Amino acid sequence: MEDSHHSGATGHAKTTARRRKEARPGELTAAALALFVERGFAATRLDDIAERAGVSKGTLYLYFDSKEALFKAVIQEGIVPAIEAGEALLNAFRDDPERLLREMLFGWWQLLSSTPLGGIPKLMIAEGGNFPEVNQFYFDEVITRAHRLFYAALELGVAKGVFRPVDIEAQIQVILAPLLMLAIWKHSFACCAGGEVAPQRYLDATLDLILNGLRQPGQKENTDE
Amino acid sequence: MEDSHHSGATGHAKTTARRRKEARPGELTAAALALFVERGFAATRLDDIAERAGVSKGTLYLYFDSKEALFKAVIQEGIVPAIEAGEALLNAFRDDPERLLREMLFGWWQLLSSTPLGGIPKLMIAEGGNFPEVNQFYFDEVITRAHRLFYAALELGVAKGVFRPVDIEAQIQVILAPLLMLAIWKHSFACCAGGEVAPQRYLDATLDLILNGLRQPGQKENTDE
Amino acid sequence: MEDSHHSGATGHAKTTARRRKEARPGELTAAALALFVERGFAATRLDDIAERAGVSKGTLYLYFDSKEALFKAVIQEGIVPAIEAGEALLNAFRDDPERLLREMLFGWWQLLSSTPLGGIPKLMIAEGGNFPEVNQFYFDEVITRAHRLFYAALELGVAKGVFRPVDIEAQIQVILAPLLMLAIWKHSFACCAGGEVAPQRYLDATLDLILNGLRQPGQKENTDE
Amino acid sequence: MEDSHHSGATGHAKTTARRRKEARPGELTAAALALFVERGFAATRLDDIAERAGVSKGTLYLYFDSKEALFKAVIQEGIVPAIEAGEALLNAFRDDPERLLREMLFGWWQLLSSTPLGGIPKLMIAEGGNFPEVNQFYFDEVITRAHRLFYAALELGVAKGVFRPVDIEAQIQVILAPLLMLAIWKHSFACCAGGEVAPQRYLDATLDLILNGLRQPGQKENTDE
DNA sequence: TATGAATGAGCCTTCATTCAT
DNA sequence: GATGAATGAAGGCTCATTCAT
Repeated sequence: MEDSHHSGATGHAKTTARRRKEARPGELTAAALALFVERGFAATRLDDIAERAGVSKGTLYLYFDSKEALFKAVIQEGIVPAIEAGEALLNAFRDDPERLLREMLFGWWQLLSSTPLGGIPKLMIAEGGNFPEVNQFYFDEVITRAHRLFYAALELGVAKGVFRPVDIEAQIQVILAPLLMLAIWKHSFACCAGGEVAPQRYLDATLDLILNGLRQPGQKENTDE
Repeated sequence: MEDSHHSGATGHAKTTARRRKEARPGELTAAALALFVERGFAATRLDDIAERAGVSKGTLYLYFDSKEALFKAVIQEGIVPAIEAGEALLNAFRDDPERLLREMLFGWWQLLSSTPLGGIPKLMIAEGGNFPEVNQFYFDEVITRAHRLFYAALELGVAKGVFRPVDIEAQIQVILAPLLMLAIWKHSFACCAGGEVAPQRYLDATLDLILNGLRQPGQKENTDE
Repeated sequence: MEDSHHSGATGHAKTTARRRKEARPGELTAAALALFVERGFAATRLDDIAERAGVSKGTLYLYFDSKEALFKAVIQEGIVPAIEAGEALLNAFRDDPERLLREMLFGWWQLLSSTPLGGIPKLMIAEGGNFPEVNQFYFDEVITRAHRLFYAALELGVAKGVFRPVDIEAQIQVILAPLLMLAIWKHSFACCAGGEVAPQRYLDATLDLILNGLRQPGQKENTDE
Repeated sequence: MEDSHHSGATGHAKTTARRRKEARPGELTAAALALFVERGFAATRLDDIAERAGVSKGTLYLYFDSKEALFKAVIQEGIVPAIEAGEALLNAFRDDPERLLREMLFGWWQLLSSTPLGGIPKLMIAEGGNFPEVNQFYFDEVITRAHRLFYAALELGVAKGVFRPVDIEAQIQVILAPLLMLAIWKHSFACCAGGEVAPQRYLDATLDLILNGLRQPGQKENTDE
């Protein structure tokens, strides 16, 4: 871009090279994420990551200091944007708590179901213990922030009388569990499962249980979907 | 040293030795379970397992053919008895489905919370992918059987009109997720957590949500606990 | 030894095994010394050391934590005994300083010429800079102690009027240089040399120069050798 | 950037560029010499040499075929001029052998003490064994020629009756040793030394010992310095 | 000419596994 | 049965070398 007025070929080549170099770290963490999720940190060889990313083993060390640094980058670069995107949802449905909760769960379900980021919960559960620093980071920057998000949604619903007066703090974890398990399941037992429940049906069941479980007895079911 | 006396205690010593010998495999799998759960399969060294069990590394090979065989034994010997015990509960509360469900969840919660077996879900999630054979075994002998158990309970409740007519197959997984997550949490992020929800309170919230979520609108809350 | 009264075969076997195990570190450092001297630290592969010692590469790690630890052991275990032996010479010839100096130089020459320890000066010169800790140790425990030894000898000679009143501190280093160079030469250019001066002849020349260079002009040459 | 102006300074820039280009190999070998001496050949990375020389790593390969070729150049380009300069001294003091020897030792001492070339002896000692070709070159072109030089000086002194009739061939090495050791010391243990003897004092002691050691008993001390 | 991203062979180190005692 | 010394294959990491720009 910057030297595009100078010489067509050179400019393009430089741009291509630069684009490639700038994209490299992302390609490497993507390959690493997939393999870490599939096999675990220790059982994944750097050769495999390199091969999947289409580079040589040495190239990994041009971008990351060590295998552990690569692990950290996989987590940090992968998950924070997702959380930030999630936080943007809160203000859109302030006046309809049930709709808000439904949207949050649905949006999160999409993220976990259809992007590679869905593997991160499994990865953190499996390997976090060996990386206390990353574990703490994940707890502070992902788990805690996600909890705050849902806390606001539930609190709003209870304040408006849409939800029963429940133990919000505890219910958050209960509510999140089914979707977390779905993401985990997808990367662990999904391969074994024969006639498994389809994700969409599982999501419906989850929303059904949660919304019925929270709803104030007198309230009518919200069927605007 | 202990049987260096040429007489007298020999009988007792033999008994002790035999008892010890027979208990060995269990001591070894117990040590292995703890370390596999804490660090993962690949990151756990046989030296560490041996040290924790109070034997030498070579001794492990007297009882298990390989590290992988030890892993299989850890899973198989640990979990099947638990499932079998669980299956015994079903007949005790046939006439009170809500009570039955509550007892099943509570019994399971006790198992996961207070025994080392609580680490097995995390372990299978983390490492199962690398051991297809064990994974299949776990799926067939633990997950499927557990699902059947809860299927019967929910079906009973729906048939009796105590529970709403829900998608039973899907609801089973939804219902089990919170307790599974509790067990997983205990072995992953528990160390990071500051003011976390106490397990008992978490269990209450889980039962609250599930039973309210399933209950037939007209039914009164069952408070016989 | 300790159980030799118990059973001949077992006792012998155990003794053999133990002797081997106890001798191992020495065998390993000997092999390492030879190769470090010949090729330098960095250019010596652990495989080569292991092969020369007749063990596998992994065995090295049963006795030394790292390649660097092996280097330290090579220096420390090899040189200190030699220094201590040297210090024993001082008292034997207190009354004849010229003889004392001659014996010290001769004894040292023998050590450097006919044992593998002769390679240590070259090794320290070549690699010490990369191991400050070892370098300091060598300086304190070898160089400084050796200097003290020769200082005493020269001081004695000057006090008795056998030697000229020279700058003792400086002369020590000058006097030691020829023998050090001999040891170094043997492990560096000796291979290239065609008609080189024989070590014995080189020693004679050294003693000739040093003793004539130090002798009080009036003194007669000491020819009691 | 520096020649971005389309006119005027082009001539000067070219000259600068050319001068720089011609000086490049020398800058590179200078950087390499310093690092090889400090860390050894194997432990010195080409990145470090390039950085010290202010060029990129790839540039090294524009001037030298390999790391080993760079090593050869370091030795060959560095030392031969020094020897040639030394050979010029011989004819200046033919009539005063003691003065000649003193001047040769002093000139050499200056070379070793105050220029980077002083590191070459250490470097050859440490690494020569791994480069037989360079070793042979150094032996033939440096050591042998230096010996011839000193041989002539001693022979002259003995012939004139200024020096005792010593074993000239052997004495050469003895005489050179102290100065060689000084150069070596400077690049190995100098960092550890606390109250070390100053180089000048060391040189004085060396000349003192050597000249007194060689002098014909009847001759008076030459004090014209 | 100069750069620096990319490569891949090689080495240190670990650890599951074996076996003599 | 139990031990622990020994093994050697495998993986993380380095760095000399190449080459497209």
